[in-house]
Amino acid sequence: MKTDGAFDPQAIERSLYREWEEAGQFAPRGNGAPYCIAIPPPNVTDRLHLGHAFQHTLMDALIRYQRMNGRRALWQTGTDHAQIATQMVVERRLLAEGISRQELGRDAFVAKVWEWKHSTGSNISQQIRRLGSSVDWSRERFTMDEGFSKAVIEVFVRLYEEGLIYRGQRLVNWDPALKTSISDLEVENVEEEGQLWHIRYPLLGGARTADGKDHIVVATTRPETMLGDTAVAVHPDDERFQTLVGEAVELPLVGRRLPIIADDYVDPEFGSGCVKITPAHDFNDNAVGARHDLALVNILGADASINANAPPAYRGLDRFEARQRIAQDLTAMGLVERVDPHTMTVPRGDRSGAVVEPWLTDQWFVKIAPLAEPAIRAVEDGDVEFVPRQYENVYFAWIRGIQDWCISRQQWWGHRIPAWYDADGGIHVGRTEAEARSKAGIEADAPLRQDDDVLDTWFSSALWTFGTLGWPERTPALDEFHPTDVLVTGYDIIFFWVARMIMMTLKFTGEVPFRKVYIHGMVRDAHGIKMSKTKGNGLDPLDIVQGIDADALVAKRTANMTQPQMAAEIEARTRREYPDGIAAYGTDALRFTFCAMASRGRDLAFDLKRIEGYRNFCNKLWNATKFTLMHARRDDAGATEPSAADRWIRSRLGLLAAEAERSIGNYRFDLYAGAIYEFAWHEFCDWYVEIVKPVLFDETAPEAQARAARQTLLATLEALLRIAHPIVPFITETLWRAVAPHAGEQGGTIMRQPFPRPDAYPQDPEAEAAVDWLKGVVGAIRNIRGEMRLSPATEVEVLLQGGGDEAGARLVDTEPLLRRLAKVSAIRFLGAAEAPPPVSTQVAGEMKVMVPLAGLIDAAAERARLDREIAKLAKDLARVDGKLRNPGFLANAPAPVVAKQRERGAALRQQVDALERQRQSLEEIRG
RNA sequence: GGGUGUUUAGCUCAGCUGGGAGAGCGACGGCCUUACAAGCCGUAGGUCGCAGGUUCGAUCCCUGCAACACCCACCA
Repeated sequence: MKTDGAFDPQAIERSLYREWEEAGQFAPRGNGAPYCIAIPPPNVTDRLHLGHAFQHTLMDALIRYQRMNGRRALWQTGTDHAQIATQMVVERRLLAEGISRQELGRDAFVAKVWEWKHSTGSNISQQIRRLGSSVDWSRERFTMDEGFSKAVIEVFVRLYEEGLIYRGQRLVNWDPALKTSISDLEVENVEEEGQLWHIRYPLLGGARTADGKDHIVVATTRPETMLGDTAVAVHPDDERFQTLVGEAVELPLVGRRLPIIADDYVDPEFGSGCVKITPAHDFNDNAVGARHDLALVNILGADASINANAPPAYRGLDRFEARQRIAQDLTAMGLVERVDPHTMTVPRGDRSGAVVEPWLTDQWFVKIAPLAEPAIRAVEDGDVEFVPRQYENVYFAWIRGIQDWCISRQQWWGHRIPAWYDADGGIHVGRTEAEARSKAGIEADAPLRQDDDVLDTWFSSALWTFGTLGWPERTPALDEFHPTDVLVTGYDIIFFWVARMIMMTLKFTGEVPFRKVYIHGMVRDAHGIKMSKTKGNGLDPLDIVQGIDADALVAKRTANMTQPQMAAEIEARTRREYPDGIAAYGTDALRFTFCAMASRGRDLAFDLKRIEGYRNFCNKLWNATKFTLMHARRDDAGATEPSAADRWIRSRLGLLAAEAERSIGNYRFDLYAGAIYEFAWHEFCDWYVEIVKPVLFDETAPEAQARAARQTLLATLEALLRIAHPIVPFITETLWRAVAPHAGEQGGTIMRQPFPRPDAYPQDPEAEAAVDWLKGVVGAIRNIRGEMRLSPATEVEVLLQGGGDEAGARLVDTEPLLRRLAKVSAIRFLGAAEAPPPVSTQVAGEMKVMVPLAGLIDAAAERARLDREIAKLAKDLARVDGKLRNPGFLANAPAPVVAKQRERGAALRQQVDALERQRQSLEEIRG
């Protein structure tokens, strides 16, 4: 390490990572107990965002901690083929070159995707490296690599053989933009303003409504679907329509005869109380249709245009165009009673944004209830635990009402469904076409056609924990590392991924995929707003690590915009918020920030002010190390005479180690980071280093004392670096290599050093009391100085009074320290009865700390200061006294609590008395 | 419609089994004190969302309400 200048992350991070990776430091080693985390595989299309950086920081901290504890730690890494997302990206790129997927053809298109994957797929891996993530690259997997695909096919075939996968014609969510089915989870329900049309359907056969009308009125938000109506429904108990049940209406525009049926599904309070039933285009209507044996009339094509089952006038029209046309035609015919504005939830595809249609198609489904049941039990029984706990309720609520899962997608990129059709439409499922043939006894020359569809990407991700470890082979890695220890992921994919992993893994391995699920929040911008391209408030983690100037940042945020009109506003805001761009804070500072902000699964507002503070913290570590090394000596053997401060900092180090261990165990990364920050800055640097300076700089100090200080400095820093390493790996490695040889540690890497154990640093109450006393006195003097605006250059004289028996001895021990820490020229005790000269007073514990005023300050200011101080203390005292006068408190509160209040009351009273006497004497003097 | 979470200093958030309201950043005042101005010393600032209740005692437990956020759901 270079010992001049400030901490410069750029100078250390890249080369260290390369060195670790080349030395194979990330692979599991030794013979400790295994520990495993499976990475949530990023999509190959992804660029690293702050969410990844956050998640990886937490996982890396866990892995590094366990590795230091001697566990055989494996962080299994890899990427996901991200079926739809990837296909869309590549399609869009090809379209930009004027090539459509259709003209390319399936095989050529898939080849293009692979090509693209190979050329850019490692971007994300490089970015992960930049974060310091200690994943085992030698085991990197891809969900479409050969071995993993084998697992996918195996699972499909076995589920099919068990009857848990079936093919069926059902209403599914159809994305007309992508022309594929999608699962329930991939549909986002968005609230939008629409209209509710009240349409008259003429009654047939001379029937009349109760109030004599010759038509009934149905209410709908989607008039175009009337072309597929096959009934009209009312509630069975609705008296208005009792006589009409069993009668019929004529469907306007189409002329079809629709029966009027009675069904509980209808809400008599809503709309007109009459519902048109369209079994082919609405999930509810479909259920009603099934109950009443209604025909299904499908009026939409794959692109959601009106098809040939509709009257010629509307064929070929887009559904929204058809809606307008039909509304016009009905109005012209006098069949529209009225149109109301109406707020409704519109289903949209999460990838395309298109309005999704319930559409009747042949699809593959997983019969999920039998898989869900053990997955529910696993969480109920605590075999899988969610952290924080409340996410278990989210999980239960979803999985207990789970519906069959549509797993087929009408797309090209992905795992192709291992099913083949013979000339008669018979279905044959097998691991290979040959297996499918041989199982069914089909001749080699008989034509078989493989199903065109691919699997939902989450079908394969569900197998991630065991598929990456070699399943269906029974590999040593699978034996050793499965189940994994913890899954670290966001709440947004509990259903998509976490639940499905639990189901599939239990089914195929008989084990849970992980014992714990740590759910973290989402990273938002400094104001708590979700980051998005369109808002232009996104931050790239690499820009924070490496820095970026304002122009480049603006360019980045305004490039390839879907709403170019926003560009000017985004530019203005960006330049206002980042007039100088973003400084290169380095990976360690970013990681420390994430840990410090990771509390209890809450979303976090990412503010660069925070990272600046933690970059400064890294610099503090850097400088503390510089200081420590300045004083380090080779072969510093010999007698030592540790001071109270030496013993104190060791005692505090023990508390830090205990706090670190407890916090990591509870996944409280914020408390862990906070404890390190507090110890390193406010105990080690602010106090210990300052206390130790006199003995280190004093040539005449006893060698045994100086040596004790030098060694404690080194040993404490060395242990601190180990405790901090899981969060800030680069700087700690760099500093540790410089420090360790002096602390008797030889060579190697901090990655493989043991994490400090609390019991190696026992508590030392006596040393703690001594240093507390010192801190109290120094604090009192500094306070007087600050309040009285004394220049730090002027030395002051200090008088002490009271404070009990040990005070005298403590003064003897610490006088040189006091002189230095508080710039004191002389310090002495006053007898109990001795009246002080005019002074400024503070109370430290039971002792008065006084600085004579003469010529330094004015008495009026001191009186004002004392009044404030007295008021503050008196307020506390009044509250304590109130408690102590309360018989209920004395009778009911536990004895230790009462004793504590008494003690506190006495101390406060003493302090108030002392200050009041002081106030009085100042009054007499009059300044 | 159901559910969950949040509401604490100007901002972002801690506050673990009820018993003296904290941190970081920001603000204000003073300092280039030989590890560090990315620093040091000090100060100010809070009816702990509102209203009840339980308790000797409530930021913490219970009930209700409000605001915000998110999740789920088939009201055409």
